[in-house]
Parts: sequence; structure tokens; C-alpha cells
Amino acid sequence: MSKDSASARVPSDCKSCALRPMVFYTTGTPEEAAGLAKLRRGVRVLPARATIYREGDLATEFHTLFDGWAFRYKLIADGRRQILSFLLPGDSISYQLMRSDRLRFSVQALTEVSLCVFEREALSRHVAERPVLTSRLDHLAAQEIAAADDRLTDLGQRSAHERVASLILQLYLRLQQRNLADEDSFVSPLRQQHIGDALGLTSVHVSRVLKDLRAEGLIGVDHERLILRDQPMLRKLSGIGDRGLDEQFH
Amino acid sequence: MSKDSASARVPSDCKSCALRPMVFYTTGTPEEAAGLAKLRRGVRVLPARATIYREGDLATEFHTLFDGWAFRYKLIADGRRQILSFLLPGDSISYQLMRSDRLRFSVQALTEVSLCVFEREALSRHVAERPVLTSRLDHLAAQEIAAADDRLTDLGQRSAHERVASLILQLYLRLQQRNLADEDSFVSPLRQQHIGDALGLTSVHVSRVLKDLRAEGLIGVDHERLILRDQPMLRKLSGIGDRGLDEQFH
DNA sequence: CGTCGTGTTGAACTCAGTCAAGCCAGGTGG
DNA sequence: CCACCTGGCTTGACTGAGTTCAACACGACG
Repeated sequence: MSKDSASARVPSDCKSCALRPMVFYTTGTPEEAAGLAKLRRGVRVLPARATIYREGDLATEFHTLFDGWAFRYKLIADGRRQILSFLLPGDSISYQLMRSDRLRFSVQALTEVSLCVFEREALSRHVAERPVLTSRLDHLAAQEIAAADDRLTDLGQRSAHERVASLILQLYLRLQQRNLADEDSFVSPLRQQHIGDALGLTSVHVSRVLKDLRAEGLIGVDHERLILRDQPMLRKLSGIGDRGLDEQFH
Repeated sequence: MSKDSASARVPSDCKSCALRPMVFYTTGTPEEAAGLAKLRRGVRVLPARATIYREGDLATEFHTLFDGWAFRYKLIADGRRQILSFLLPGDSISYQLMRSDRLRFSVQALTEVSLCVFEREALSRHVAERPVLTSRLDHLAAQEIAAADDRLTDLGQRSAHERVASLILQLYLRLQQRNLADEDSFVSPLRQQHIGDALGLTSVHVSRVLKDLRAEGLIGVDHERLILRDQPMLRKLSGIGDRGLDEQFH
């Protein structure tokens, strides 16, 4: 897993792609997948920290994250950074590119990543011609809005402890959906700075909060592995369960 | 303007509706508007503070806010409230109802409101059959995500003063688009509690921040009227202008 | 072996929250 | 017409969550 190893997995063909159920632009039938493969311009592997997209740039390509982690973010005048969301395998950059050729945020790789590359216009036409895909796209857009509302509520109303618990739990649940989580833990490339920038906290404070959560037996940290030691308590702390993520992830 | 007066305006017919350019479900041609009018089930007037929609309820109707203000919000377990956005004349509740029959937030009237009521399924079909409208809907959904990202950045990275300036400026710009703002001021039904719940602040602190902004000559407050006394400075404070709302509002 | 990136810890500080009292305008009822 | 209530705003004193600054620890890497 070190930097120089060819660690990033690369998809062979769309038909056997394990992520097929996650991505929006195929109905999931093998025939569809075959047609889809023709639209794919290729695969691109980028190192950790690479800028995948810069806010405002003209985008002629559409990317799906096949392997690795990335994040969407905005910079404001004095250099402060807000991380809008973390992107996991199967996520796209971004549905909005089906309608617009510019985005109002940037995207950076957290780990080495491999991306499936499509020609934006061609894929957009492909989807527009298929009502099933269009409606799937709409569904994902609605989910994205709902997720944004949830995060807004986190930042506006919840304490640092609640936010950190919420983020860890959400990442775990999303990874679990993708079969990328273990029994009660997952490997995360996030630095405390990333967690802070996502939650509106300083990395120093994130360190203290994680310490507290460890002390209270809610989580464990082993190198890059995050262990959820007390999921019920984490759910309670993060306010998930009142109305769960269950709905958010159809 | 008192409680008992019949203050809420009510639309006569869709053809002459001044809001036509704002709403998504018509192309704007008079013929379209005539057909659209047939889908309209009627008009409903509700008093201030009325609950227009409650999180999770089954929605058979789709509403467009014709007159008055409302807001979208979420409640969390211990009673804290996050206001997700303010709804102004021409806004819908909500695009998401074109795809789903339940929403994950509630909506409440801030003033007396009048709503155009549509049958959800019928309108959804109407829109689905017209590619122009579908793409318009997508565009609005994308705008909504972009707006959510902006607000996330506000809550995560900006100080109380910056957030309040940002909210005031954004409301002003949105009202201006609808010809509901005066030269450099607008009338707002917001209580400081609403501003606080939208920005993740207490109403007490909002009061202090507004006092500071008044003292610095950035804004003026006269009864329910908010006056933008120094727009350039407000823009600078709120970080709008680095990349403006210009784009956000096509 | 030194450097770099990351995390941890302590001490001082500050922005925003809490609690509580008082104020003011408008509306109600005697 | 005045007395009283009510909801919203203001202000002060105090508290506290989270920040800032700085030093140090530790492992990975060259």
C-alpha cells in the first residue's frame, strides 16, 4: 500500500464492474453495460493530493471514482477551506456535469485514485435518451440535496462531539453499502485536518474530540483504521436513528 | 397589513402570472400557461405560522408560493431547529416532490401566504412529457445543490458577522430578482430567532451582531425594513463577489 | 540521522451561548 | 382612555466550547 506500489485497482470492463449497481448511468443489465463501455473514453490513475477538478474550469469529461477516496471542497478568500463531501468508490464527479459544463467547487484526491473517464456530452445524451437513467439521475440529485440538508443541520445545530460521531458513522454506513467496510471498522485516509475542514472545526479540536470518544469507548483508532466500538451510542450521539440514513440510501 | 385584513394576494390566472418566469413548470409561452392552468387544483391562503408541510407526511399536492414568505426546516431530537432555507414568492415546495411523495423537512409560513395548488402526479407527468421543463427542473435542482454548498461553507467557515451579512445580502438579491425589493432595502418578516436558526446562532447573539452592523453603518433597521447602507462592504464581509451569486441565479 | 507530516498536549484567549432583567410597541380588555 | 399583557428586542454579567499559539512526540522516508 505504499506510495510507489501500483495499488490503485483498475476496472477491466463495465460488464463485470462491481460498482454497477452504484453508478447512475447504466440500468445494470449486461447489454446496457456493453453499450456503456463504448462511451468510456478510458481510465485514469492519479496520485493522492492530485487536483481532479478546479472550481470554474470548463469540463469536457465526466468522471466516476472507481477506486480510492476524494473530496469536494470550496476555498474562500482568506484561504479557509470547506470540505463539502467525501467521495467514495462509485461516486461521480458530479451529476451536475450532466447539465452544466462548470462546477462551483473543486475536487481533490485523498488517496491514489482511478477514474473512469467519459465524454461529458456523449454521456449526457446517452442518459437523456433513456428515461430510466434520467429518473435515476434525478433520484440521486434529490439524495444529494437531502444529504446537504443533513449536513447543514449538523453544522448549524450540533456540537463538535456530535458532528465527529456523525461523520464517522456516515462514512461507515456508506462504505458498508459498497462492501468496503469490515465488521465494525474501516480504513480511512482522512487526516484530522480533513475532518476539521468538513465539520467546521480546527484539527487541534478534532484531535481532542477523538481522544474523548476513544476514552468513552465509542471508537477506536489503530493507524488508519477507525473502529466503531459502540454503534448504538454513536447513533444516539449523532442523531441518526431519529430518522435514519436508511432513507437517505434508498 | 394587520392580521384580519385580506392582505394576501391571490393569482387570477396563470397566463398573466407575474411569477411565470420564476416557476419551473411552464415554458413561459401563453399557450403553455393556458394548459397549465388546467392542472391547477386551486389556490389556498394560510395564516402566518401555519404548517404547510410536515416532515415525512405523504404529499399528494405540489405547492408554489405565490405570495408571502415561508421556510424549510428540520427539528432534531432535543427540539433544536435548523432552518434550511427561506422561501420567497415564486419558489416551490419542492422540486423534490416531482420524484418523491415524501420530504425530509417541514415547511412553515412566516407571513400569511397564498399557494397555488397542483395535483402532484398530474404535474409530474406534465413535466416529464416536456423535455424543456425537465431540463429546467434539473437546472433548478442543480442550483439548489449549489446553494446548499454555499450555505454549508457559510456555517462551517464564516463568523457570525459574516453569516448575518451574507444572509441579508442574499435575501436582498433574491427579492430584487422578483421585483420585491426597493432601491436599497426590503421588508422582512423574519424574527431574530429565525435568523439565528438559519445561521446556527442564538437570537441573543443575532441581536448583538445586528447592533454591530448598524453601528458600523453597513445596515439600517426600521421596523420590519432592512436597509443595505453599504452594499460593497456587505459583499466583502459575506464573501460574495469572489465568485458571486451572479452565477447562482443563472 | 535529519526532516517532514501528522497528531498530541497545555495555556491563554475569544467568540458565541446562557441566564436573567428590563424595555418597547401593539393589541386587548376593563 | 388607561392598564395590562404579550412577543420580540436589548443589554449585562457570566460561562463555556472551540481557537490559537507553541512545544513536543512519533513514525515514515530519504
